[in-house]
Amino acid sequence: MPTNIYVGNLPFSVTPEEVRDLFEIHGTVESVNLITDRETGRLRGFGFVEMSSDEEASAAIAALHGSQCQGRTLTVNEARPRPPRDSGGPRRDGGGPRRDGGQRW
DNA sequence: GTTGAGCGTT
Repeated sequence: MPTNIYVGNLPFSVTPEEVRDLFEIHGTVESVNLITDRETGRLRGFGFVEMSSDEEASAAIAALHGSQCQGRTLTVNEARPRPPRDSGGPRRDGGGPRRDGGQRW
């Protein structure tokens, strides 16, 4: 599992290719994922970059953290752990969605 | 046609 890196303070006109290129300079970039608002679809200004190893991730963080990209100071840190989802697992039948017997109020 | 602190969806 590659190391997850958090990239913040990104300009709204940045592209995943630029981020990947910036990180590829310091190591192997497994994947670049820029977070966009699910409601509007616009860039939220931050994203996540997965690197092949922790040392490469640390090198990229130390190198890109504090640097400027298109006039914005980049914030690069290790990504926080995220709570897992119950996707793919066997859906337990807990009786299904219980309905309130016609209780409108 | 818009914006600016932050840690994410398939």
